[in-house]
Amino acid sequence: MNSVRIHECLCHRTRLRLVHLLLQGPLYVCHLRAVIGEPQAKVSRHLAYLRRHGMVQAERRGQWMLYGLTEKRPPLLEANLACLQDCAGEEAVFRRDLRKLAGLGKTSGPANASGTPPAGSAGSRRATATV
Amino acid sequence: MNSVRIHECLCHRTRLRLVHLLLQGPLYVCHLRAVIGEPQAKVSRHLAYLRRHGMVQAERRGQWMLYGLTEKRPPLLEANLACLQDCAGEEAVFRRDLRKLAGLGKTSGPANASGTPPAGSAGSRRATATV
DNA sequence: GACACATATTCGTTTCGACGAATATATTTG
DNA sequence: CAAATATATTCGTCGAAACGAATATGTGTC
Repeated sequence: MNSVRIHECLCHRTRLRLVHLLLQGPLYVCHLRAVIGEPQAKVSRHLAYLRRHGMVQAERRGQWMLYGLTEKRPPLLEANLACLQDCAGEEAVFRRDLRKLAGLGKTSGPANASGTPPAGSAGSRRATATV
Repeated sequence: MNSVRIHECLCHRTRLRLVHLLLQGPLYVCHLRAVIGEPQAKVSRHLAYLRRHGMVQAERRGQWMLYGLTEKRPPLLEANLACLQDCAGEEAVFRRDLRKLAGLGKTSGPANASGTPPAGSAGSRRATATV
C-alpha cells in the first residue's frame, strides 16, 4: 500500500464517495448502493477494485456483504484517510451522501419482512472505527 | 479543483514525485529532470498534465521553464499537499529525490558558462513572479 | 541568419479503466 | 428443489492515459 496505490483508489468519483462513506464505519452493499444511487454493477465493480487494492475488506453476513476499510492501515493510509475526512465537508457530494446515509435505517431497507440487514452501520461491531 | 482532480494528479508515480519536489519550492525543468531521471518527453508531458489540471503553474525564465505549485490553493488542495508532505518520509523514492535535489546546485547544471539557471530552487523568489 | 540548447507537442501504438447489459453465484425461504 | 434476493463477474466496447520516437518551438550566442 504505497502512495500511488492510495491515490489510484481515490481518483474516481464513485470510489471516493464509497471510501468516504466507509469512514463512518462498515456498511452493507445495499446501503452503499442506496446512498450512491448508481447501478448495482458499477458499485460492485468499484468495491472490487478497492478490495483488490487493499483499501477495503469484505465479509459475508448471510445474504449480505459487509464492507469496511481495511483493518491493517499503515500510517500512510491513515494520514490520507484523515485528510479525506477533514476535507469532506468542503464538497457538496459528501455532505449529501452523509445526509442520505443518516436518513437510512428507517426509510430504506430492501424488501423487508425478515429481510433487512442488521442496522445502519452493521450493528455493534467496532463502532465508528478508529478514525 | 475538487478532490477527484487532486487525486488524479497524484495517482501516477512520476507526477507524484514531481509534485513532491515542487513542495520544496519552484524548480526548473532541467532540475526536475535531473532528479527524476526519466526521458525528457515524459517529464514534460506530466508537467503539462499537472498544469492542465491546475496543480502547477509555469513561467518562462529566459531559456528555462520554472514550475511551481499553483499559487491559488483552495483549502482542499492545501490539505492534500500537507498530507503528501507529511507522508513523504515514509517512502524511499521521496527521500532519494530530496537527496538528489540537495546534491544539485554544485554538481549538476547543464552546459554552464553563462548557461546555468539561477540556483537550486530559483534563487530567492517567492514573489519575483508576475504570474 | 546559423547553431545549440531547453522544452513542448505530435504521432502512432498499446494498455487500462469505465461502462451497460447480461449472466453467474451464493443465500434464504417455502 | 424452486423462487427470490443480494452481490459478483463476464463480455464487448469505448475513451483516455502512457509511452517512445520524432519533430516543432522558443531563446540565447556568435
